[in-house]
Amino acid sequence: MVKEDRKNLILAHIVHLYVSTATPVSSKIVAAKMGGKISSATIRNVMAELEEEGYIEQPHTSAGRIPTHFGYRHYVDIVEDNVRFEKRQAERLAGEYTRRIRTIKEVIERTSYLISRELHNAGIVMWPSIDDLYLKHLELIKLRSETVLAVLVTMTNAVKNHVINLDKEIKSSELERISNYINSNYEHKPFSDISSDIKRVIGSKIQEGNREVTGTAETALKIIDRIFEENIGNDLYWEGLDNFMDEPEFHDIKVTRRILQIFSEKDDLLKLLRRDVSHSGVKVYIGEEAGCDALNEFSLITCGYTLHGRNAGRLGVIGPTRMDYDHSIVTVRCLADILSSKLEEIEK
Amino acid sequence: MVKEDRKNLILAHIVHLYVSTATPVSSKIVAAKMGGKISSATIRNVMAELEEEGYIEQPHTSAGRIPTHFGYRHYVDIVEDNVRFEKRQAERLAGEYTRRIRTIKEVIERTSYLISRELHNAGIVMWPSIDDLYLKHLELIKLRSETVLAVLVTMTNAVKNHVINLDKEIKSSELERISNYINSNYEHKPFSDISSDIKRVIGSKIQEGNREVTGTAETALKIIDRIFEENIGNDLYWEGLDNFMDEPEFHDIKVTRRILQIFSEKDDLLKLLRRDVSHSGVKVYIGEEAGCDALNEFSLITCGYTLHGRNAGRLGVIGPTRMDYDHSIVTVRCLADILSSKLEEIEK
DNA sequence: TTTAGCACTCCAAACAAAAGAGTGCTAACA
DNA sequence: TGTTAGCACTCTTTTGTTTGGAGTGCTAAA
Repeated sequence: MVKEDRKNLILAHIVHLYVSTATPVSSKIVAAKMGGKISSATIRNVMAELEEEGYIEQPHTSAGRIPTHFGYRHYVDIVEDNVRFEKRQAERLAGEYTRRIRTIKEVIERTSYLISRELHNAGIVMWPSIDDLYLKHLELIKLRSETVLAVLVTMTNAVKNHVINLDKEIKSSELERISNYINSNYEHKPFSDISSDIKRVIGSKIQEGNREVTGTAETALKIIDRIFEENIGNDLYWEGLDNFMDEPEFHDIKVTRRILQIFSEKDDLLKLLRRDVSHSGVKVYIGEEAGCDALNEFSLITCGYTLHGRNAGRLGVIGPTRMDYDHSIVTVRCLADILSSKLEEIEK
Repeated sequence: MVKEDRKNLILAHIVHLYVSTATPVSSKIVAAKMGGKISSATIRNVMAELEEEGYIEQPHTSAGRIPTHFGYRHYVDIVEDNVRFEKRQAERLAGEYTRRIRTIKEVIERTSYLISRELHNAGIVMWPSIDDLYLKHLELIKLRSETVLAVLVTMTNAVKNHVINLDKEIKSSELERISNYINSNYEHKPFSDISSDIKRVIGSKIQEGNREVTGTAETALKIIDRIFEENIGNDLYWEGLDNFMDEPEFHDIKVTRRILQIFSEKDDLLKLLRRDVSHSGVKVYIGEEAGCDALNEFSLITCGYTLHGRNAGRLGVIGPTRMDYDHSIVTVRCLADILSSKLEEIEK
């Protein structure tokens, strides 16, 4: 067991050294990092084992070792739960939001910027899903006979438009009734209440045999549900594409090109994030683990944030697989917490 | 004069050859391109003059010549007005818009995509300024005591939101009066009519001494004007960042980084475009001509497009200074024309 | 004014040699 | 049995040298 511990420690050193220098790590340097208590020859023996097990590899004979993706994975598994931010650091980050930042959009943009600035990689933040937002006002405008424009204003004055196609004609007066009903009953209430409430109403009306009201309620339900659908994490902010360029892996143009492709097809990224919305903690995808071709040479670290106590979205960082996992995990987690509390604050 | 013509022809050949091969152009190759009627020694003499005049330069003695930015400028001045698309090509491009493309947003995205695909560089398209759009519906929603949300729907169902701060409190009923007035009087009319009309109304009401109506009209004017201001080309679409990577200049990471910066600060780019909105034809900015640090190693070619017969915005392409100016100018101009007509079609 | 001819310059590619980094293996040691 | 010093071996990196050739500028003749 003690032997396994030492092996892991050596792997950790290799990861750290490779992350900071970007050059293959030799047994000698690791020996030095271990405090000089063990000779480089012993380290070499252990390294041979680590290589055998697939955690590290040699670019060529007579070069040092570099971690494989599998090696990073193992490393992350070991440290993931043990990394913690110093309180001071967390407070420093929280202090980076000035008073003037008051809308959801501003908080998200700021957070995205902070991720990229702190980690020198690309920060991404999902827009919170609408069901956790509090309604201020809903306006319904008839565009064509079967098409409605819904303008949604939340308590924080975030505004979202939705063009909704219904499959039957609707009268302006009916739209007005719906929006009046929703505005007078659900102002200051969470958007997610509306759908379930209306369903209940329809249920009881049907019992009473009230046909006409049911029709309108059903249309309302359809509209609300469509707004819902289109809003489950349907937007993504990012920042700091150019921060990548510092890293030596980008001396290969192909890699740079790859990353640009990732961002020009943000849907794939969104899909990945959306898959984990229900999960609240940190998730680390190393290389091919993301199951997305474009990300093969990159790692993605994400963490869920909450609104009104429920998972509302995810935020994270994308960088080369050779990245500082400790710091990234800790920072992403910390900023997710901060984002959660800032959103709460804003939504009063 | 004939002598000048020959000089220009040689410059043109140097530009063409350099653009297509990315390697310094020798006197021998130019001689061959000229049809072998003139010897390379003569070409060399002319090239020496061209260098003297600052149009071309040598990376080092015993290398061929490459055009300077000034040389490109001279070249463009010569050819700019003489390049024309074959009709077939123009029709091919126009045919790239399918029936399904029906909103402004879709037309703009498609156009941006076509630019980048045709020219293997980044295509950019300004959103048309609002004054040329036809009004379908205006909704005014009170957010806070002095804050109004204006939701604007055009005939093409393009939707735009504007949060407007007034400097005095406004009543919901007053907002309703304003939006009712505008909707009933200006539906299907160009947005730009509204502002001037209201000014006229205010003028005559003041004559009559009608104080109360004047107050509301002034508020209306303020709202309309604010929507106006925020809409003069305040948005930019682009496409094809990764198309750059084909070019050999991007083997230098610094250049790549530069271009990412350009796009992360799109405001600079917008400012540049907005400056030329009143100009209708093609504009070519080579290197430092753009007066924008980030663009020093790039060229920008833009062309105005129209809506309802007036300049409404610009579109264009960004690429390395070593780019195919002929083809770019012609394509940008052609797509501006196509965009103009597609917009017209859509706006009925 | 044009051009052939030639000396000259400089880069790019090829090759060679040397230096260095790091390993794996062996044999000895605790 | 685990650890380590020592050493031969491998492969990369660096540096230097050479060579070929591409391209020029200049000169003198057509």
